[in-house]
Amino acid sequence: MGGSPRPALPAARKHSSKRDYIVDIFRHHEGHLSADDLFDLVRQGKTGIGRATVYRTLQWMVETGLARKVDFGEGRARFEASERRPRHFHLICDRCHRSFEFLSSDVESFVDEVASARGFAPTQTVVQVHGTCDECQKGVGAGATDDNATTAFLFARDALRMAIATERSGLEFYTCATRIASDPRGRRVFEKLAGEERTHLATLQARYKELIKSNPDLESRPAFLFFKGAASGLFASGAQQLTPGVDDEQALRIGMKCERGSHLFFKRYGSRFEESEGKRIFLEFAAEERDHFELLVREYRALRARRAAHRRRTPPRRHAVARRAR
Amino acid sequence: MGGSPRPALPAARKHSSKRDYIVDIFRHHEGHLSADDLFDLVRQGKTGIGRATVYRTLQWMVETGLARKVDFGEGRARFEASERRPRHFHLICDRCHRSFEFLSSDVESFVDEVASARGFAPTQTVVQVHGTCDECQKGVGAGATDDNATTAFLFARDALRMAIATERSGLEFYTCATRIASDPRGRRVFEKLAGEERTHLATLQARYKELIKSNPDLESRPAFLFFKGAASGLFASGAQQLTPGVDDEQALRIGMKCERGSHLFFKRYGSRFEESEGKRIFLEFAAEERDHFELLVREYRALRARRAAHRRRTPPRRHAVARRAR
DNA sequence: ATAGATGCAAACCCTTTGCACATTA
DNA sequence: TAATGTGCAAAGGGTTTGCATCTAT
Repeated sequence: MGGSPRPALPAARKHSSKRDYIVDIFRHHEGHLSADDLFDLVRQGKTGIGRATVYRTLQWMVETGLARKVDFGEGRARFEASERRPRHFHLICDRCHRSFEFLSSDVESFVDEVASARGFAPTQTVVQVHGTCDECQKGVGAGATDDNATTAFLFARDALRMAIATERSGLEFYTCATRIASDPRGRRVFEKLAGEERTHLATLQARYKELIKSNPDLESRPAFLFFKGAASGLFASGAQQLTPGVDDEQALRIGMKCERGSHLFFKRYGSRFEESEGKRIFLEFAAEERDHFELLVREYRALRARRAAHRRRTPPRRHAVARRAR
Repeated sequence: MGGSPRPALPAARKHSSKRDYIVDIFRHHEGHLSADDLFDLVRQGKTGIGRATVYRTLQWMVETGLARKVDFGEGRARFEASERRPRHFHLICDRCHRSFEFLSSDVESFVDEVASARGFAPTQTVVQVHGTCDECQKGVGAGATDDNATTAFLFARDALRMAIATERSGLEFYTCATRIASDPRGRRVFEKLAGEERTHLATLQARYKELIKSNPDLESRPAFLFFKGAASGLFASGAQQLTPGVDDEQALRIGMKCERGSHLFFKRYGSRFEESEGKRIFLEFAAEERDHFELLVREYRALRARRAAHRRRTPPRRHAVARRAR
């Protein structure tokens, strides 16, 4: 969040030092500023910038995507910087007027469903939960300002947590699969993957630790990302399916399904976020899961080939069992 | 939606014919009115009512729950009557400025989850999907006004559809259970329940037919209620669990789980709605499911008792199998 | 009689605009 | 210089408020 290497401001027809100045102030201020808040901030420094210019600049920032306009129903607009911060939803305390951000894949997928049922092309989704925040309920007057300053970090933290949980789940799955595998070659594959999961897990945990070290109070913060149908559940249910009767081929298939689901999940949501650490974590993890998936596919094919070869050496039988209809 | 028997207006400190008049106009107008829209309507009739009074009355209606204030980001508030209309969410076309209503249990349960994770006490949830509506995408300029006039009917329609789907699912479950039941007495229970489901199904379908008859274009309207995790899925998965190996006791248990889940679902969401036909459908259905549940419980207990009695007549064994730890 | 409701117009607040002037390409 | 950006103040729109005047209890 430091000096920010200015990612080439979207083209205005002409340059303007005043606009640059306003944008700079805005970009370095996390939280939800109203036009007047920003005007005040701008006035504190360089003088001679009019209110109208602030309004016009805000408008321009929204058009070019540098800012997002939010309306908390206060009768005036607020603006939030959009760089490096994923789109998100808000919990809004109507008593102390602070807001808390969160993000959810479930809501997004739900919105997709509703919109497509109506042939509606959504551009933006607003989710606001109004109510009373924890502190106001307890009567702790203090409150201070929005603590959304760390949203980018919270996002990274939760992305890592999800990746770690998924990795753990995967590790468990492969450990379990190793135990069940009957064929020594199959066992080796699962052992290898278990090993990989262990390595990745260690990497992710190190990364998590580092993040926490650089930002110690991060750990105690509440959740930002909510993914009810998160990918780690996939492996958990996959592991459940690994009952003693399952053979190597089936185990491979289950593993493939899990890795593929996990890959799709992380990729799909990762690609929706704004450029950020959290996004990177999602996409990197998605790539890893894809690699695992591909490895499993190769092994699966190899196993099938071996079996087919074996079958050729034994009395020929029906090649495939036709699935019962209905 | 007729003459409306006026459900005792929440007490204002003093009566006022003007306020009554404004409220009356508002209540009989479906859709989202701005203060000025309402002022115009009021002015059309009785003259001599000032804009301020309209504002004050709207404020009072919101306070007393007669109206809900909504903000579509137009820079002015809109108001919708809340009687007989469930809280709902909005799809908002930013091109033609119409809005479409929908409702979802998933969002509500999701919001509960997020809020409780933060110790936040929610009072109201705003979900707005902005974008372009079907017609505007196709370039059909017409559009007319909001067609939310029929929301109450759509709500009833979808409630009936859900109830019917659940009933069908239940019927399938009990038919399946009848086939599987080994004990003749158990079979009779399932047959009885299948019969009940058939009867209820017929009732519901008749009700649905009647609704459609009174409002023919209702059938072609898009969905209003979205319940991804709807209760009919319960019975479907219940039926899946009825594999040949399952005995009567297990089947009863599965049935109980389904009926109980279904009951809770319909009751939980039904109780959240405003007074309306749809709400009544939900709650009535919830009651039916509860009855089924209780019948199953009785049968289950009877079966257990019979088995215990039988066991007493045979060499005594361990009464319960201790569950493996972990 | 008295608290509460109303109309009117003025005040408020946030935001946009017109216009003369300053900057930038 | 020609096209844009800017400051100021004024206008705009939605909403609230002060105050004298009604009205219900």
